[in-house]
Amino acid sequence: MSAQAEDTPAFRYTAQMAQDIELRWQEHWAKTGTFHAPNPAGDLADPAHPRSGAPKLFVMDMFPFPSGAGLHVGHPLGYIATDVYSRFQRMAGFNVLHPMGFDAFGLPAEQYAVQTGAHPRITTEKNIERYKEQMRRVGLGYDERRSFATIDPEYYKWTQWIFLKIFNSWFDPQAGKARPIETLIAAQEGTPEWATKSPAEKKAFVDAHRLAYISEAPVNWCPGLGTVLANEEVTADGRSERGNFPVFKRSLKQWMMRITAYGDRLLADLDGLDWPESIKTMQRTWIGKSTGAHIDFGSAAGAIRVFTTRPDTVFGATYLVLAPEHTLVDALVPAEWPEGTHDVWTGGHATPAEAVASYRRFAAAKSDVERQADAKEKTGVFIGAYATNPVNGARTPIFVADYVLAGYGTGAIMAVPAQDERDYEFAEVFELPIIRTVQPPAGWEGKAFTGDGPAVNSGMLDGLGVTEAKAKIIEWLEANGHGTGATTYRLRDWLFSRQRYWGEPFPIVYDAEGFAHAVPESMLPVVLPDIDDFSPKTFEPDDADSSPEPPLGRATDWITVELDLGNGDGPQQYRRETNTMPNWAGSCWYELRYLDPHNAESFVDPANEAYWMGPQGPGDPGGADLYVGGAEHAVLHLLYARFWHKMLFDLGYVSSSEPFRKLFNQGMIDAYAYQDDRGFYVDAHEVTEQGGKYFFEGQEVSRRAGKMGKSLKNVVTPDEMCEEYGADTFRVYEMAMGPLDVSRPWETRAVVGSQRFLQRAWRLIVDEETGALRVTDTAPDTETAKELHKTIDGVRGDYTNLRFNTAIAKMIGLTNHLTSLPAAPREAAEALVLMMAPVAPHVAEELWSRLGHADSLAYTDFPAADPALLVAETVTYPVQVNGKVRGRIELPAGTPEAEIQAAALAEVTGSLAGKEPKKVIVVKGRMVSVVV
RNA sequence: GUCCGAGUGGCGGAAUGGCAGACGCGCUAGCUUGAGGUGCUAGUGUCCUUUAUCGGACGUGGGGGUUCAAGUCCCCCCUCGGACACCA
Repeated sequence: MSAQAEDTPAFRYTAQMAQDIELRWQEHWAKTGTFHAPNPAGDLADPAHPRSGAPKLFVMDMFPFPSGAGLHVGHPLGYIATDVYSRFQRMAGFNVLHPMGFDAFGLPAEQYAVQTGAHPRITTEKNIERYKEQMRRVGLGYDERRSFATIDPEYYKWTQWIFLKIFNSWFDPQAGKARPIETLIAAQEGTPEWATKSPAEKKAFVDAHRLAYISEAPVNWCPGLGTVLANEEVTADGRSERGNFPVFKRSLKQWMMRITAYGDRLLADLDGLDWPESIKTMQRTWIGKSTGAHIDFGSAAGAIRVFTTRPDTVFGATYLVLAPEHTLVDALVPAEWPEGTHDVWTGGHATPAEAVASYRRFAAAKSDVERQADAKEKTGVFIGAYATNPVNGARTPIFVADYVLAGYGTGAIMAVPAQDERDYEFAEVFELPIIRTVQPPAGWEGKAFTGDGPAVNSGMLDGLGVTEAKAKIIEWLEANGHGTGATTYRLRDWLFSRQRYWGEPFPIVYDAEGFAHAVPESMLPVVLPDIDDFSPKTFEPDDADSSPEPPLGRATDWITVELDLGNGDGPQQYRRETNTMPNWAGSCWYELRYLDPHNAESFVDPANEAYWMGPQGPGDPGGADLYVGGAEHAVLHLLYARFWHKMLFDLGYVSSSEPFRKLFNQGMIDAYAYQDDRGFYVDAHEVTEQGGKYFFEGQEVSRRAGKMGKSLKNVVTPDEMCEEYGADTFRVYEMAMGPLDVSRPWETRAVVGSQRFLQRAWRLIVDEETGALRVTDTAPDTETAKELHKTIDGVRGDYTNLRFNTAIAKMIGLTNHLTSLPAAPREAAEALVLMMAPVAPHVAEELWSRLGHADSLAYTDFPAADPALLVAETVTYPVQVNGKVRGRIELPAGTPEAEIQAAALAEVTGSLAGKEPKKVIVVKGRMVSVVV
């Protein structure tokens, strides 16, 4: 374990040597600001910079939440990839912006603070420092001037500023975009209705149209934690992810964001993005656009409006289903069962009211999990009332059933069992009629038929295909006042407030009447007050009737303020909003702040935004050129950030209509974990392998793959890797493991392969014994030159397309070739060093300087392949007979096809065994195939 | 259940429809060392044949198909991973 053995050559590239080189170059990069990227405007403009005015490239990672445990080797995979890409593109001539920041508000920091009693800012800032050290040690070349954390008041000042812009805007359905709220007021003034409204009514009207608005909404209330939770913080069985406490649906007054107004654009604009198809699909599903119609069925309690995507099947609607919570149910329920009510419809209850009450209790008692598990068995009950089908006057029984959800569409459906599987199942249970309105193909033996076909039993629609029938019936419904074409979304407005301490305060105050007012921009930021007790008030975990009390509610000095809002009211007493923003808020716009991080006048200078993120041509939405991160943010963060960006775009603050032009999901690094025969995890570092079995302290243990983490005792840190192998080896290993988008297991013992590669490359250039240069100044021989240029060509392409694993394989191939020579030609060695620089920047810089170059290679041109050396002089043609290779011929590159064919046939005469070739296929430059 | 994605040596993984297994780990043998867990060289898909060469057959989850030619394209099935979960 001690230092190197005495016989290790003094100038071998060992871990110690790597350490020395790496720390030295990290210092150099930091001192000279190597990775500073010049802006077109503002304090970061630098016309003297070598890339000033060059084509730009904005490369970013999903910024981390800095946890107390620090980074393990799985975290930096994406960071290394963007760093390699950035370094490559910088050498290829681009002005590359590669920044890193920290997402630092949020529940984990608050929870940790609650446990330890330390202020979350203290622990969070300490964690950020630790992350920064680790990142620097791995050699990640960020423009450190542009780093920030979402908890910095200078940052969240602008988060609050953007919130105010959203608050002070409405969505103009005519224009299809957000506009300042004044335009709404201006449009209303002069209308007769407006004149009759009181000031309070006017205010309420305006407030109801804002893009950020307050409404009463059902939320996940967790008494055990004392806070509401986001959907993603609640497990499938309705408990909190942290602490495993029960979570209840509670209706509470909350801030909402009108993301539904953007549903259409968020959906349509996905087409223009260079994103993984799987992520686009997930967003499309989440938005869940359905087009169809609203149809009104007449009833004793007025029209029952249903939503359907199949208005063409309305003649086959044999019953209606309302969600148990539907507001019309109580008004519809009669005192007695109607004459002749089918027994299976009543659930055995004496009156409809009893049946409905009983069914509601049954449905409410079901957990989400049970509800899902029971999805196959349809339940429900007849409510004793009938509705009238508007197209044929048919008397249609009304049911309540939990397979219809209150929150989607109108909470009511027309059931068409012949064309809908769920309705069919329900109809079977309740013995309801099934009327085909689409003719299934001949021989159809299934139940519900959901495909296309001619309409039948449908009066005016008979004979039409589904699409035409839909159009015709919608026209009819609209003409006769029985319904309209309609589009619905699964997407809900975004619940935007949390009862937490550790988040951005809202820049909102309330007046004595309870109206919300924006805090003037000049008073931003509204700083989060330092309080002693920042823990939320918690309750008995199952106390569903308790109510959340935001921690800021206890900051009594802070809550009550006297302000002059500048609205003509003069100084008044106000009450501050005590909820805070969700932890997604800070990440909704951070990409923009990187562009102009110190700007005190604006969240980003339009000139800087246009340069780094503006559209690059017609049809281009603009945005960051590469955004790398995990797929777990597929919907939430990426949808929220797109939403905010579009609002900023509508209001004219940014020129790009999308925040991230290209998205790439990196895979995860799993790690093996080992369990003893009691099932306890043992320290993976201490496990040894023998003959395919694994042992810990002499006992056999079992191996399984899992996430890297404390509980599995299998954490490997970049710090360990840097110490044992060096940062360059670590980087090369992570990039060589496999394609970036694939998950793979970490294997420390395989890291040595990457170290050997760097050692061999080093040895090509530096004499291990003396430290002298070993390269020769003679020109490379033809074979070496060809090998070199083939490698350059391949490596360039691989780097450009994020195929780092194959780029490294090609460089190893070249290194191995050069190793076989008595001495490496300088020309080849220098090109190799430059090609290695993106993945192994420290050792490359060191070798570059030993090769006699005074400056960092960060801005040196990446080698370019000579096309003349890429073409082969001779081609080896494999000759196949009936698909099997039977011989090879070597021919000059330009040989005409006829000659190739002749040579090939001569080569395989033996295999032909005298048979006459039926067909000979010559693929020029590739192969010859003979068929007999 | 539905929708995506993926199945290639002992392992991670390479292969514009054109010589499957690049590169790396591991393993084997040798060199180096007083010794050795980070050095070097060579070999390494399986099976058959051969003193050795040479050679042959088989081989990309399974089964069909298209093609002169399939890991790659098409159809069916199996397994694993992910997402969604009665969305009318």
